[in-house]
Amino acid sequence: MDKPLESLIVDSILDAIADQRLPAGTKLGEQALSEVFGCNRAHVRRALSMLTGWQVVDHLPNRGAYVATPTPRDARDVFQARRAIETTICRNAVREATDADLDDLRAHLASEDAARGHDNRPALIRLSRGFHILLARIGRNPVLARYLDELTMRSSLIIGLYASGHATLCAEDEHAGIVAAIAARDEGAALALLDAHLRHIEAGIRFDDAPPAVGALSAALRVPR
Amino acid sequence: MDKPLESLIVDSILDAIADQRLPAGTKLGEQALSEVFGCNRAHVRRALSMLTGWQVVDHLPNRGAYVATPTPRDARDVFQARRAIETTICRNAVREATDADLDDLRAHLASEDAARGHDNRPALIRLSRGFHILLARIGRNPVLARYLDELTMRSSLIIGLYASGHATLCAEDEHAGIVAAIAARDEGAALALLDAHLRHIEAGIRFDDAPPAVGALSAALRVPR
DNA sequence: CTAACATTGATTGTTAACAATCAATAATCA
DNA sequence: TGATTATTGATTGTTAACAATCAATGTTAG
Repeated sequence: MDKPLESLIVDSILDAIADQRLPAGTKLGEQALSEVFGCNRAHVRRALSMLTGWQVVDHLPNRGAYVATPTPRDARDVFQARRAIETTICRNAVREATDADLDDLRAHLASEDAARGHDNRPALIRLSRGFHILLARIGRNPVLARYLDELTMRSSLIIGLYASGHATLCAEDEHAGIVAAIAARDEGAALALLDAHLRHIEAGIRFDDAPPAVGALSAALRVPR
Repeated sequence: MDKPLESLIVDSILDAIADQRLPAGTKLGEQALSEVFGCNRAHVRRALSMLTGWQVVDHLPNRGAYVATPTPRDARDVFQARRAIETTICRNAVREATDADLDDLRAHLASEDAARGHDNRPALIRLSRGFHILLARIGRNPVLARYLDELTMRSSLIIGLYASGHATLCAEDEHAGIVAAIAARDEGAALALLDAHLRHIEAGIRFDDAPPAVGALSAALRVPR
């Protein structure tokens, strides 16, 4: 058992960032968090210092912790890193995917379709990220999977900042093409489709509209007690 | 000014790991560290939780923090991740390197030669890692550079564990070839040489000899007060 | 009316004392 | 003798109180 107190706080905040419920720039006050999670301030403090390691929380001395606000520069670097890492992940997935993995992928596509059908945007955001996470799990390299976790989280912040209004956010069904290529063990096609997909996402961000919309904290964090 | 107290502890431990002064499995006791750094135990505690984010310190509840001991599986994944990331870094370096950068690279090669000439193994370990870090800086993608930082540190632990005795550790002058290719703006050659270099390092590790040699703490950490 | 300044409230940083847990030693019993 | 069980010392975990810092409000002079 790994004392799930700090981990709970960390995971809750990471989830909230990934789901775009916690926008960039939100202040993460120690007292506020300790009330939300019903715990000591020291725990919050430890959780926040762990979160700085995920590059999604900035810590300003004597001023507190804030959800990171990636710059356009950061956005470019993050997406380049994603292409570098997801290329290898995808190559692994083409090689390693079992029949059960392919079933998981197809089930995931079905969930995405359902969410799209119901115009369920929050679910679509979560599933859209989940597809890449699933791919990383199938690739069976936890080191790369961990980095992708982090990069998709930063992507959520970037998209929330610079592409909030765009409907083109949720990548049509480019995911389906990638799954088909993996099922066919066609590495070249899979890599090409994935690269195009990532570039498509990146092309959807607009740096002219940068609304530093800071959201409320307690509304975004649901304490899963 | 960013309160360099926790950062100092973190950096000192990271440096010690990178230089192979802190071997895998070493216990990082809170009291011991607070005495070494002459600070409060709470600071040590925060530093340790930051270090877990670097994947080089494992935290066992109620048992303390230990320098991570990568498994052979981890080793394979880490080196695959390095190839994925350094490939892109190298491509960037070929494109972005200025004349000043090339001078830095050549100066670095000279330092390596000097260290090799004096049989200065600690310096050679440090410089060997420094070459890849320098390449990452020239590539001008801080996101990738940060990941490479982490991966080279884990590589140090792996090499210390599984290739401690081998002299083949310090990559001859494969570095020189990479620098030449970058100077010639020959992307293909640079990528091929780098990939071969990384595979060569990985090939040098032997999983049969796994001595969990746990070292002393205070000897490895020098407090830079 | 504007700008500089002082006060105040809230938030973060620091420290020390106490409680809980674990590992190793010592003791007991078969 | 060998294994099991207490005991003990050390280490980690938790909490609360106090100090330092900052941002915002309100005040005063120019």
